[in-house]
Amino acid sequence: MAKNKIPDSFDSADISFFEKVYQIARLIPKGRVTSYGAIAKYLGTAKSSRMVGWAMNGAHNVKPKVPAQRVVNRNGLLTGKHHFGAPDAMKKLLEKEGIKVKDDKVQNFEKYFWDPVKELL
DNA sequence: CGATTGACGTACG
DNA sequence: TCGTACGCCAATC
Repeated sequence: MAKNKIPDSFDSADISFFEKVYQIARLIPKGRVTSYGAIAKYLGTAKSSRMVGWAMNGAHNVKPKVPAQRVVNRNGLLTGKHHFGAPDAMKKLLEKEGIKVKDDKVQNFEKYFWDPVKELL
């Protein structure tokens, strides 16, 4: 059992791109959502939005667990819902936080949208 | 080790 | 406005 590489502070500039994604994802306020591109852009790799998704791939493997349900694609669509183990797990989590989800899509996405570049700026 | 895929987004036609 | 192509980087086959 190797020592966990979970930084206690966000000042750690040595953390990898994946870990940075985890930090931001955990910073998303309850009842709010963001997009992969927004996080990627905040990290300075807007074109590497795919990597954000890959990072989320291990969101369930890190501690504390990353609220990946609050991260959706640019269309507000729950593209990663299938990775939660249950087809409606992501939708349920979002609705539980007050976010309305219809047809695997976040309603009023612009209203719930939380931009790290704008909020964390 | 080479080719393909992937939780996206932007650019071009 | 809609459809297709490309880029990005890592993991998987």
